[in-house]
Amino acid sequence: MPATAAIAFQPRKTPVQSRSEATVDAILQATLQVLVSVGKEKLTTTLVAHRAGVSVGTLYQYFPNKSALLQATLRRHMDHVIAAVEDICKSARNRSIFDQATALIDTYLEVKLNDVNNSASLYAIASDVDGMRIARNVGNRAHRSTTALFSTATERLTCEPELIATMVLCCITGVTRRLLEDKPTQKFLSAVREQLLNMTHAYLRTCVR
Amino acid sequence: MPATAAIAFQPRKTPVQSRSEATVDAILQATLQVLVSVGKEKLTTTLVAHRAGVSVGTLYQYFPNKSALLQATLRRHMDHVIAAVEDICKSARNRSIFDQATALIDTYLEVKLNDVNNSASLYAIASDVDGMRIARNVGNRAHRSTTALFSTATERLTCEPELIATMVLCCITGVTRRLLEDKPTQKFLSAVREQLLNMTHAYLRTCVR
DNA sequence: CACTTAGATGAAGAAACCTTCAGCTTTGGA
DNA sequence: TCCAAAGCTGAAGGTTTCTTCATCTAAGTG
Repeated sequence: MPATAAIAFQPRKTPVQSRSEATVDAILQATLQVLVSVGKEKLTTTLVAHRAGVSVGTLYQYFPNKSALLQATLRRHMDHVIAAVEDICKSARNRSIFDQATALIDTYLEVKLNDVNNSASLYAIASDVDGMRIARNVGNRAHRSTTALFSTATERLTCEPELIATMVLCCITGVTRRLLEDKPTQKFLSAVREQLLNMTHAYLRTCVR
Repeated sequence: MPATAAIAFQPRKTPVQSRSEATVDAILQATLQVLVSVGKEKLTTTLVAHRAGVSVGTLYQYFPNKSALLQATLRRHMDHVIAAVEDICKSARNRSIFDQATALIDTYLEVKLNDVNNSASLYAIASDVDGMRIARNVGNRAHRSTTALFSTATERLTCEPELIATMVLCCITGVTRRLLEDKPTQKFLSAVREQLLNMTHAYLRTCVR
C-alpha cells in the first residue's frame, strides 16, 4: 500500500463546528509557544496540549502524530512568509530591477524579523527530513516568483533572470539567518540592511545593459 | 554543584592505548555515516556502535551520552572547516582585497562541497541547542579571521572591515547552504561560483577608496 | 425536548531508546 | 611469563514520550 506514508501525515479529522477550528488554532499556536520557550528537544505533545488548554486526546484528534503537528506549524509559518514574498513580487512588476530588489529585501527582512523568536525556533525543526522538503518547496516558490519579477524589469539583463534570482535570494537568506542567530541591535540591523541593499545593487549593476 | 552540567559533556575516558584511539575514531566516523544514511531522527547509539564494529558499552566509555557524541562529531567537522578558513586568512595577508575575497570563497566552497553529504547531514544536528552554540562559535572565529584579513588589504577601505567581513561571509554561507540543499550539477556550481565572485567583487568595489 | 453527532478527556498501554555494570579479554611493561 | 590496568561486551533496567480508546460533555436539529 503505497499511500500509507502520505496518509500518516494528513489531518485526522476536519473541523466542522467553529469551536474545533478554534481548538486547532490554539494547538498550533501553543506548539509555537512551547517551541520557543523550551526548545524542540523538550517539546512533548502533552506539554503542547496543556499549553493550548486541551487534553492530549484532543490534540491527537486533529494531528495523527507529533511530526505532523510540527510540520503543520512549520508550514503555517512558511505560508505566511511565502505569501508576503509572492505578493510583493506581483505588485513590483515592470519597475527598475533596483527598486524590485529593494522591495524584496524590505519585505523579506520585515516578515522574518517581525518575530525573531518564532523564526529562529522554527529553523530548529526544519532540519527534520520533512521540514527540509517544506523549506525547499518554499524556496522554489520564492525563486519562481523572483525570477518572474526580474523578468519584468525595465532594464535589459545580461544574464538569465533565474541565476540573478538565485544569487539575490541566497544573499538575502544568508543575511537573514545571520540576523536570526542572535538578537541584533537596532543599530546593527540597519547597518546590515543598508549593506545588503548596497551589495545587491552593486551586483545588479553588473547584470544590466 | 555548578560544574555538573559542564562535566556531563566531557569525554569520560581519555584514550591511552593506541587501539582505543582507533576506537574513538571509528565511533566518530560511524556517527557521521549513520547520520548520512538514516538521518538524525533514526540515529541510535546502538546503531552507531554496531556500525563502528564495537558494542554500545564501548561507546559509552568515551562519550557520556548521545548528545556529547553528536556534539563531538559536529565539532570535528567544524574544526576542519574553520582550520581551512583561518589558514587561508593567514596566508592571504597584505594583498588586494579582491584577491583575498576570491581566496576565501574558493577555500570555503571547496571544503564544504568536498563532502556534500556530510555537511548537509551535519546541518541537521546543528539545530540542537548546543549545536547552535558551536556553529555560532565557529562563525565568530571565521568572522575574526576574515576581519583581520581584510584589515591587511592593500586598498583603503571606506567602512569598517568588521562589517565588510560580515557581509561577505553571509553571502558565502547563504550560497553554500543553497548548494548543499540539493546536489548541484557541475555546470550550476561553476555558474554560481562565478556569480558569487562577481557579486562579492562588485560589493567590495563600493568599499574601497 | 429528545436524539444524533462532534468534540473533549486523560489514565493506561506500548514502544523506543538511552545508559549501566558486572564480568570477560587484550595489552604492555616488569 | 605474569599481572595489573585498559579496553570491551551486551543483556537488562529504567525513562521518557507517544498514542489509544472507552467514556463523558456540548452542540445542533427535527
